[in-house]
Amino acid sequence: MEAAFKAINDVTRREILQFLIQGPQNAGQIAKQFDMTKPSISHHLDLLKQAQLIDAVKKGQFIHYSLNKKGFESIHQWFQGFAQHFEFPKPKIRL
Amino acid sequence: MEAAFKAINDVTRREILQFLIQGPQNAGQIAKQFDMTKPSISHHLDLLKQAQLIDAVKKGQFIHYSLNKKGFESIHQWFQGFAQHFEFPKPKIRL
DNA sequence: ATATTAATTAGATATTCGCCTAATTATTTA
DNA sequence: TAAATAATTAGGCGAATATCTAATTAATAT
Repeated sequence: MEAAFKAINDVTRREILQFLIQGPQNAGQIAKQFDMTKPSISHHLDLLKQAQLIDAVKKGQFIHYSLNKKGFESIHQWFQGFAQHFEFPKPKIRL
Repeated sequence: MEAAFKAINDVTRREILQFLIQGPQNAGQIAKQFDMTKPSISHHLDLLKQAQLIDAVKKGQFIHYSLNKKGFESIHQWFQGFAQHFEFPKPKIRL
């Protein structure tokens, strides 16, 4: 849980997560989205992986990254502890 | 939103939020819960306030702190963007 | 086999963070 | 008004963080 909070406390990492909503992407494709060197992105991916917010699977010389439910669950769980004390706007139903 | 993510990326601050679930407390009462100097707690309270995760109202020489829905909402909103891509366990109904 | 491409690891550096002690502000009480 | 109490602000310091360049590893293609 510690790791998840740490991971989302950075704009770039949050943007990487946003980007991955579109679906799995390899490290190069991710790096291209940002005005930042590949090593830096690589480091961010590592932290996101440690937090289990993303998964990494190697396919040849590429590594495909995708969102991992697990990390989000740990944040969600923490949040639930407070949600009971507030009323949050329910997401609109999509017809 | 930036401020909220930053604020919850610290154990002490998360514990302060937990403590405030019990209801409003003044700075001294909060500080007593932690093995840390008052100035340090004061600083944590400041960050939580900046993130609108807590409110502060002065009552005489005391300052009463309480949870503020606003900051939690900003986190919730961010989270919702991902919740639609995963299925999260619904909290058990309390009878 | 060699060169190319994808990605990470290593090492350096500037900035931010969390904590402390000391000093300050503001309020209440004697 | 002076002393005591509640809390913050100021300043300093070591640890953690984000970024970069250079070097390394691993896989593909010529």
